[in-house]
Amino acid sequence: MTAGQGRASGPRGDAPPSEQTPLSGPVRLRFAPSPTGYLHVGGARTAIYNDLLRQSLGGAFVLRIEDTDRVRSDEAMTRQIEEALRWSGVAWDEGPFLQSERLPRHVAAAERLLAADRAYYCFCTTEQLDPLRREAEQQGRTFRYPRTCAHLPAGEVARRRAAGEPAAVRFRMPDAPVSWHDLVRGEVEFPAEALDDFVLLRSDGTPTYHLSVVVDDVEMRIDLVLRGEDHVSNTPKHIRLFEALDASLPRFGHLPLILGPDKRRLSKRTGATSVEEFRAQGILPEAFYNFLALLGWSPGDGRELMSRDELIAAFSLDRVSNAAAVFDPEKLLWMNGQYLWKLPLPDLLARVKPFAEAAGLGAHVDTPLFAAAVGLQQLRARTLVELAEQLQPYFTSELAYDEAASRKYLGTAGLPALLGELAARWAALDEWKKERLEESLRALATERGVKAAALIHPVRMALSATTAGPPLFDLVAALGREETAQRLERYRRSLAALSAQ
RNA sequence: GCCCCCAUCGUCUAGCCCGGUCAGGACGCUGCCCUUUCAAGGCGGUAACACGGGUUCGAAUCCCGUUGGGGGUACCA
Repeated sequence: MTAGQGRASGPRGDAPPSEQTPLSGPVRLRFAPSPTGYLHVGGARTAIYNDLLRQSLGGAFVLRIEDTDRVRSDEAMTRQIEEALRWSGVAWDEGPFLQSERLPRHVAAAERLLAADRAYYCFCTTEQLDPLRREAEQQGRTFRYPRTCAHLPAGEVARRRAAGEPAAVRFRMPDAPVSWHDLVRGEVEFPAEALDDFVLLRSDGTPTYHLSVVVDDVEMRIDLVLRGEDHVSNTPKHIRLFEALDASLPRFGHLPLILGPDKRRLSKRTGATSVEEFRAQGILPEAFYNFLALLGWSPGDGRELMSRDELIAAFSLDRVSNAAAVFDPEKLLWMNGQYLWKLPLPDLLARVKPFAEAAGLGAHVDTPLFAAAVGLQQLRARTLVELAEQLQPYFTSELAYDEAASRKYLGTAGLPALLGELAARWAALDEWKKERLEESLRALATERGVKAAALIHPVRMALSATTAGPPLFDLVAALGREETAQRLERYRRSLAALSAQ
């Protein structure tokens, strides 16, 4: 390639010189997922970065569903995506627009290009092209469409079309390298040899992705395209199309991909990959947003726990990494815990509610015990699902005690009797308050010459069937007089039975 | 195969552009403290510049190569 970069035979001059100017607003940007099921974390992060930019620079965020070529554009899937975005905290200003509904405009654009001779009919079939492709590969060359139909006489084209011969429409790719200043990766250039006369309209008349995106971006006056790295190699095509359509070029930025723990492209095989799944796991949206914002970007000052507003204030594309990042679910869990622990109780109650209902605790959700239990377990759960699970013992008296632990407790002589005595004293308390409960238990321990802990642990087992949990007297206070008495009695019998064996 | 890109603790990363602090922070793992347990919290520890050549008084930082990884290579999006 000798042409030297820059200037070239591009019909309207070349891509603008690399603008080093920092991004300033307002911007019109878009997020354009294809409705292939659920919103992927990679897509979610792209949406979040667009959201961050839109919020910090002003302008508009356009949501467009790229549903061309979908067997049927499933409305449910579109709703799914909207819902996932809304949950994530991504705010869009316009849309969602369905690309499938804009097909006529795409076709019209192709016709304009045809009329301007920037595109041409191609009668070659896939069957004809495939062997050439393989041959090129074997010879170590990049395959390019040989332009068999690029210069057919107008008469022949008209005749063959009139005869009903199927024809695709191909873009006449200018024979020059394409370069642009990518907002995240800097100067990018593709040699002319790597560029092909790609298809605009399939032989069935439907537009391809490339045509649709560019036409839509033009008509929606998008001036900033921020998308995944998998689109880098499409960008030269798009740039040429913008030019051929006499449209001004948007700025482009390409985000590195998100990898799974196996360092390969994130897949369902290695864990959750969709926004839906994280939501169902009891991940908090603000933690999710925060975490994803930090996957491939950092403010540079060591901050990690950041609200959306803080992220908006600190975000800039030039600090986005250009290396792929591995998604670490462990760290997400940690971050989620950080958010969960700081939630005000009423807020947390509202959020666990659906999870508690799913866990079969629907009947208790509005009780004082429920609120108390959530408060006691808050610091002990990292997700809403964990929290809901931990609530279970508060509402079931049919606890399954840990036998090994129980045997250990029996090392304290006369433990069943001691528990009986404790139950009696507690039952006689005038005030069911943790301070009174604790005094009473400690007094009993002192009188009988045992350590308080020798009583505390069995009581915890009696009340919650677990060896771990919130401070005991908080637990007793929350459970209430009646429930505590019943559980102590039940455990006392169970212990007595165990020691009799 | 070919084109493009990437490379700092196991992971996310700061530092790189403008060569010169024990290569800093976070997750994880781990020790201690706190404590009736478990968490949370506090104080420590563990662990990285992929490799090889240059350039330089001096390289994680600049250049070349190798290796490894990723993306693309469609009448998919």
